[in-house]
Amino acid sequence: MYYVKKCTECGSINLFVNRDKGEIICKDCGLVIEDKMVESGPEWREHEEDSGRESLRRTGAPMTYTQYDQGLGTEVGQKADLFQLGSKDRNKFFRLRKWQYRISTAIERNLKLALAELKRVSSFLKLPKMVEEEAAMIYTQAVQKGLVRGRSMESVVSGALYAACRRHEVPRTLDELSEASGIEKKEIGRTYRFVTRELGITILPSNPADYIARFASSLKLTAETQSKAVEILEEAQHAELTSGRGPTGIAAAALYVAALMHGEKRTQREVADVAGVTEVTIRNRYKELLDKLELEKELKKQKKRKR
DNA sequence: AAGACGAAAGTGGTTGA
DNA sequence: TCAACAACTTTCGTCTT
Repeated sequence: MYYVKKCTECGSINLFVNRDKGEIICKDCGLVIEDKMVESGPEWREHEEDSGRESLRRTGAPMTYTQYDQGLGTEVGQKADLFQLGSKDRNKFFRLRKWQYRISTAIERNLKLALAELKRVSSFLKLPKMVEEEAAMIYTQAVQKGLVRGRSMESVVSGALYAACRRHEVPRTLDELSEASGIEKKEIGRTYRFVTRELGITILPSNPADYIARFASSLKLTAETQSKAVEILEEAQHAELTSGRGPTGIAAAALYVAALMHGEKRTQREVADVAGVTEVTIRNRYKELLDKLELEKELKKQKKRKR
């Protein structure tokens, strides 16, 4: 029970176990196989108060909570410095320290709130701990740089999460983030771009293949179809059909074709819905795929098989 | 009747003068 | 800063299964 020996995604045995965060991650495909190890202790017992074992109740924050005061420990001066200051300077010193104190408590309060929101959204989207941690880091930096000013806390949280997802190659769409956080899509996109630019975070353009697994499972497609879709995706990339296009649209089209070829037909509407694009986009990508890649033969084979 | 297809007009973001 | 532009969406009519 304790160890997963193979990656359920790619079969690799090259796994990375992080006990602190309770995660097992496949180094080859990046899949988070298990991120619930922390939960193995006693469970919540809210409704068993007469059991007499209340002392064992697990309440409050989980064991690994995302830190909110990282790097904020800076104090203005040391006590020893006081003796070397004149009286004017001493006043200045206290003023500065008071000011510094106000700032840092304000930041702390903001962070506490923001990280609570971050956790909420993150658990709603079932994001791995690592991503959550990364998002928390990004948010903390953003606050320290004063980037939240003029923006709502929630939108910056969403932006940080979005960025963290992309960096860990487990992208969620802006729509999903939007649904989870209640922030408008464009707002998230805006703050995301702003924050990553200001913090100098580089983000690789997201790979359509990263979406396949999630889309396929919500469409209840088989593993074969899924790997076929990835195959198609690779060919498409080779044929330069992918650059400049929205990755979700391409992923959706590849899945659609793959499903057709394996006789697991889904309507364009169904695929479009889970991918968060329209049927039209799928049609356009789908047409391009048929044109440039020679998939027509395979499709015809499938049709014959039906008869 | 539902799904697939395609044309046309509209939207929001990027780019380059 | 503004206009041109590409990708994507919305809407709607027509064809196919």
